[in-house]
Amino acid sequence: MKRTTRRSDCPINFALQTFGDGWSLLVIRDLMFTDRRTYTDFLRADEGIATNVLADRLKQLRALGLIRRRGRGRGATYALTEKGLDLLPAMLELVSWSARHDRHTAAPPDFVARIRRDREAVATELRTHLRRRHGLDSRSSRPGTVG
Amino acid sequence: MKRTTRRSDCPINFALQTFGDGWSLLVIRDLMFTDRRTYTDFLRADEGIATNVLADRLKQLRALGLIRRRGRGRGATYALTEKGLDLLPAMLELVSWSARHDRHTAAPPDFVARIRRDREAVATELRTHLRRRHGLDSRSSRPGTVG
DNA sequence: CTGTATCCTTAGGGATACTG
DNA sequence: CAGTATCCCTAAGGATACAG
Repeated sequence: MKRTTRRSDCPINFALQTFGDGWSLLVIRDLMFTDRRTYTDFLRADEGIATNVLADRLKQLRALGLIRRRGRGRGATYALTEKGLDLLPAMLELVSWSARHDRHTAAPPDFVARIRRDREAVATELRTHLRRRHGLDSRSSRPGTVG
Repeated sequence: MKRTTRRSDCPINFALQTFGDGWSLLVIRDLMFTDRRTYTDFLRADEGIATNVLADRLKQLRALGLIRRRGRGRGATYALTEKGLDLLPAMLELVSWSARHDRHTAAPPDFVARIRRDREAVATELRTHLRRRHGLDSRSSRPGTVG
């Protein structure tokens, strides 16, 4: 896929050109559904992303405004921006779809069931939670400990 | 991305390995939101997919059970399967996200507004409509005319 | 019109060594 | 630990000609 030139103004195409590769959404996933926040955290994920690829995606996603970095060098952490967090509903739908169509999926059945039963509530609740954890909430004075 | 070997059992990863390339979702989009149903229809889409790539994706998507083909050779048409149609909620969320974050988006503002305001109803309504159009509804005896 | 086939170029990305 | 840099190779995919 050519990522340099915009292929069309279709919203689906925009999404694809923004994160339509094999790796970007995995970083988003890590930030959204796990406690992984650092470079090596991401490297440790099951899919086994290569160091150069990870560095490249982190750079891209930052440039696109989906994530942001706190600090530099040792101890640097990544967090979702509002724009990145806005992908939550889409991510939940993807999880739901995969859980339905992949019999080997590792998605927690009760979580999937909740998404299906009470999608709106789950999204709202998770969103609030993530806003706090990623320092997007005015009420949280500091990024806080990851627990 | 290595599409041959499964990288992990994560549902997001499953989605990526199923249609996480730059072109597959555009075919799904065409079937879902436009009247494009034939090989040349897809070729005419704005993004300008190459013939070999299109043929490859059609093959893949059929093998994965997301779409199916009616007829052969001249006049062959493609349609969504249940599995493909199940992507509708995710697609709507992607449209919504892109419309919010891409100022050049071609998504109809009133459509986007409706998705945001009444997501559930839009999905249900569109789903019913698409089931008929793609011959997935028992009530429709024949695929029917497109128009 | 619906594809295949071929050619050829480039981007993606694995492995690994290296730097601040 | 958080990246860069390099090497090298393969797969993705444009262009185009061809086939059923």
